[in-house]
Amino acid sequence: MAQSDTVDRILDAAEELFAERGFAETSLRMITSKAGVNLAAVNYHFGSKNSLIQSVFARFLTPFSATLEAEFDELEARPGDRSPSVEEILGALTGSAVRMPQRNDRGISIFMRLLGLAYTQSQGHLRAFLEDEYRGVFTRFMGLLKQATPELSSVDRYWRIQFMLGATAFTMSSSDALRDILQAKKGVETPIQEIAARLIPFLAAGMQAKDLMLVPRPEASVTTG
Amino acid sequence: MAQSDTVDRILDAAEELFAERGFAETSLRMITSKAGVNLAAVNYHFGSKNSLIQSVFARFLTPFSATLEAEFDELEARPGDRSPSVEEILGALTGSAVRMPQRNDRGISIFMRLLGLAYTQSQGHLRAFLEDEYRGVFTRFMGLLKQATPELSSVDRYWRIQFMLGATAFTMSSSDALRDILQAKKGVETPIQEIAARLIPFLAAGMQAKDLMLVPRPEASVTTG
DNA sequence: TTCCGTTTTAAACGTATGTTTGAAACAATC
DNA sequence: GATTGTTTCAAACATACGTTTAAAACGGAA
Repeated sequence: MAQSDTVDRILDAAEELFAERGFAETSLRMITSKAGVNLAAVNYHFGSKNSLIQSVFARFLTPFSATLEAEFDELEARPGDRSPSVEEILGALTGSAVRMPQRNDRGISIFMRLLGLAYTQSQGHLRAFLEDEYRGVFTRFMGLLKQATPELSSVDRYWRIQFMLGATAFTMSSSDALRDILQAKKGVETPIQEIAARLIPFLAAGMQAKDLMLVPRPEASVTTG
Repeated sequence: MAQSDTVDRILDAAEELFAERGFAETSLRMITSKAGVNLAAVNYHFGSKNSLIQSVFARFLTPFSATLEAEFDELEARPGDRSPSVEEILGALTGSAVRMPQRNDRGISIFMRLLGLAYTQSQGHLRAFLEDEYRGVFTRFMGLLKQATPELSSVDRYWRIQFMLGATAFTMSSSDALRDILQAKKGVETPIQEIAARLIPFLAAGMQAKDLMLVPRPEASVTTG
């Protein structure tokens, strides 16, 4: 129990503090004091702060990406040769997150916020680590999306994937801040599943939007079907 | 020329460095050395680093919000009493950004990135400052969106606005990072107008998406609790 | 018990940060 | 040309950070 206890306490504390405050704004002293361990324990067990950050991600992402691969397997091995829709692909993501064995209920929310921060805070080492470690499943995700949106040019698809990632990462990484600004502070904790259920239709519709740039505008709303 | 020169040089350097590296990761020494002024000049002219950050935003946002108000006036005073569409409201935003008198071409891109960072980096003082200073035009924007999407519940609208802001802010704040990850490093500098032109249809479609939550799901997914 | 590798601890290290200081340089007014 | 208020400057300040150190505490094996 000796080592793993300290290591896990550090990971738990770091995970929570990083999600709340970001990476650069969270000091090792905050982490170790929240974890109730000695300051030097981080460098002893992890080597450096950067390596701790990566470990926090690896602890969640490794089982997650395994679950996601399985979910993709299911999608592709489906009866009938129809390829998965955008909604189904995105659903596999949230499904994996929900089906993951978690330490507690807040686990997913915390980690979603971390994922958002990973791409908005400039952490070169993290980006490199994530790319190296999880390139496979990411490439697969991109490939499925390409199949699901054959009508898009690759440039269009590139940008719309950016938009999707943005909406997702940003929403997950700044729920408190935006809640304040939008003055919708009803005090309710929206579960991550509900956010996902609201997010997926938004993303899928955006992903498949007709490009209106060259079309003269109709009066009130969109689409001629 | 004495004061305003130093002040502007500091603002220019700070704006650029903040956009590149974020707020916490940019030191006053980087700013002053890039600006070619003495370190103490920042505290002399602005009082503190936080106040410098706010000044960087104010220098752009004040004329921008004035332009935006005028654009909203135009939209509302249009012949016919039809209220503005989502696309038109979003178009007013990008239109204002483009029509703004700028110091140089990169001005908008830089500032978009800053706006993205403003809500992803946890800068409490900045958030408070922006809320105080630009509450009026933001409230107006929210009201127009409400008119344009009467079919949405206020909760739905709240979340979808989050998604929109997220896609926008995130895209603007992390173009380099995501470009790397998506391996689309074609070396082309996409002008901000083109990104906006791609973004608006995406956002508008998402904002007006039909909610699929009550539609029975196809086979592959989750278990009934 | 003794030994030995592992882990924890308190203290210090070197560095970087935002900020302050007091004198020098400057520009305009009398 | 002296005076005054503003701006610049080099230097220092206090603080916080990530990391290292060397000794102490621990725990199972001999």
